[in-house]
Order: sequence, then structure tokens, then C-alpha cells
Amino acid sequence: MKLTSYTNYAMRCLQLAALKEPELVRIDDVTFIHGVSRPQVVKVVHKLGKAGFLETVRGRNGGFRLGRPAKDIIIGDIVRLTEGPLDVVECFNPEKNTCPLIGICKLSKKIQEATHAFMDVLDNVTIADISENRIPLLNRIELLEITGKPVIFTQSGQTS
Amino acid sequence: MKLTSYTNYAMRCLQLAALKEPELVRIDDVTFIHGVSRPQVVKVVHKLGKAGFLETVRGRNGGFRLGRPAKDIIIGDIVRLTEGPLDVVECFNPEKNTCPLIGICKLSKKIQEATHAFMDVLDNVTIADISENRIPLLNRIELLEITGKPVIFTQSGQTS
DNA sequence: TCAAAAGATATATTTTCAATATTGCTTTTA
DNA sequence: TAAAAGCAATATTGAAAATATATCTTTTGA
Repeated sequence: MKLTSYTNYAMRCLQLAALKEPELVRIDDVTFIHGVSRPQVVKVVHKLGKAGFLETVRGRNGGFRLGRPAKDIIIGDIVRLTEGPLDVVECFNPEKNTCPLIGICKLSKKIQEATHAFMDVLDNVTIADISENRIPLLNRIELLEITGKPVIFTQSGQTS
Repeated sequence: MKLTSYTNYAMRCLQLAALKEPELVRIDDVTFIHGVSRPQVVKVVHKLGKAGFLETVRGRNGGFRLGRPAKDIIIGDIVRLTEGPLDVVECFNPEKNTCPLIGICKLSKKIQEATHAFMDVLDNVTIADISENRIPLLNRIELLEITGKPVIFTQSGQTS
């Protein structure tokens, strides 16, 4: 059970925009810092832009910034935007369902309940919450920008 | 974000065993009723058997039954058995992580929290809970057994 | 004024991994 | 003793995610 990397990248873009505010962030900054494929970032930035979560600026000296205050961007909404409906089990989607017990099966209802519990947590987290520890996050990022990439991090500090 | 069909089949096997109790259920009953691939059911039954959730009986007139009372089989445990660790985002697994912010990123912690909320719900559901409405469930199953397969169900009743 | 920087868009390709199939085994009992 | 049932390992298929390619449009500084 996992979210797509696309969703992951969306959140990283928003987080980075929050951290760098009021500076503009460029797509190449994201690809550099997070080491992910440029076309993926392009797609995600565009989608976030269309939905109003980011404001994109074309042309030389362009880039993107948050489209509204960080505290008003809810992680749950980003997940809904990039994932679409969470079909944790096939019977959530009558189109795809093959289970003969659909409609009367309590299992389905319980998994729905669990999925709601999952989203409830994310509906109470904003971009402000995940960029609140600005200094250490920016330190990590700066380190990358100075040393220039091939640096790998573990949970308990830096390695090479 | 979805669970594997393997996990789904595991739960269907346990549910069916609970419904048919004290009768033995055969692998071919599951493939017939749920229209899923036999080798998948074989695998799942075997795994559930080894873990003690099912008791399997080999040889002619064999089959399987619950390995312990339905109320003592927790859905959360089945999910853990068949899914393994839920790597909802790659940073849950330091082996696979590529994010430079690992260890200090609040997003990761919030998604962990959401995942726990998801599992918490399933840790409070047992096989007894999802087979408690025995009569309607068995009616559906019987209908299949009588009419012999090509019947498709929608959420609001039967179609063909 | 035009070339470079930046995002926009569509389509194609690759890769991964879940899902399924195949084959042959062992156990049990009518 | 043959048929019914589960056990086990390996191979194949297929769908979807991830990535790449190519070509656009917009903007602005030299």
C-alpha cells in the first residue's frame, strides 16, 4: 500500500516553495535537490499550478511560489488531487468490482473506515506544519547546494 | 494507494471459512465463488495455514477451516502478514529512501501517523465482525452455487 | 530585437511488480 | 491404488507507474 511518487513529488515541491519563500523556486532546483526526473516535476508543478496551490511564472527569471499561504494548503487535498480516489480494495469502485458480496460485506465498510481515518490525519496537516522546522531543513538543502549532489543521507545523519 | 489482491483474497478465504463453519471449505470453492485464480488461492491458504489462521486438511475430503475462533482473528494481523511493511512513502524504508530530508522531515512523521490511524481501525476488526451478517452473505453465495457463475452484482442488488 | 531561460504539452518508452499460469510434488482416504 | 486435495517452486504475462523525448510558448535582459 503506497502513494505514487508523483504525490510525493507534489508535496516536496510545495514544501520547498514554503521554505524558500518569498524567493521563486525553479523546476531545476527541485530536480537538483531531490534528484528526481525533470519531466515528472514539470507535470506536477503544472498540475499544482492549475489547481491554485502554486503560482507559476513563465519566462526568464521565472519559477514558482505558493499560490496561497502555507497554512491554507492541506496535505489531504494534495493527496486527493494527485492520487484521485483511493481504491484501497477493488470493491470501492463498482466499475472494477468482482466480489459477489458487494453491498453487504462488512469488510468493505471497515476498510473504508480505515481509509477515512488515514485521510483524517492528513486533513489536519498543512504545508506550514511540514516546513515549520525551517532552519534544519534549509541547512540540509544548502549542504547539497554547496557540495553538489552525490551525498546520501541516513536517518541518523550524513554519510557519503 | 491500494492493498494487493493477495491480501484481499486472504480475507475472503477467512470470511468464507467463518461462514461455512464447521464445514470444511475447499480451494476450489473459493475460486468458484470469488472467481479468482486458483494458484493465488493456493498460495494464500498455505500462508494462512502456516501462520495458524487456518487449519488445512490434506487428502481426499480435505479443505480448510479457521485455525482459531473467528473473534480472535484480527484483520490488522492478516494485513501485516500478507502485505509486509506498509511503505506508503519511500522514506519509510531507509534502504530505498532517496529524499535528502530523511530524519528531519515532518511530512514523513505525519504520514506515519496516518498509516497508524489506518491500521488502528483494522486492529479493532475481527473475522467475526465481517461474517456477523451470516444469512445474507450465505444467501448470495448460495445463489452463485445454484445459478452457476456468470452473475454480476452491483451495490444495490443483482444484475446479470 | 533576439537569444536564452523558464515553464507547457503531448507522446513514447522503459521499468517494475503485481497477478497469473505452469509443472510437478506429497498426503490422505474411499 | 487412484483420485482428491493441498504443497512448492518457477516462469510468464500484463498493467501501471515512472521516466524520457521532442517541441512548443512565454518572458526578459543584453
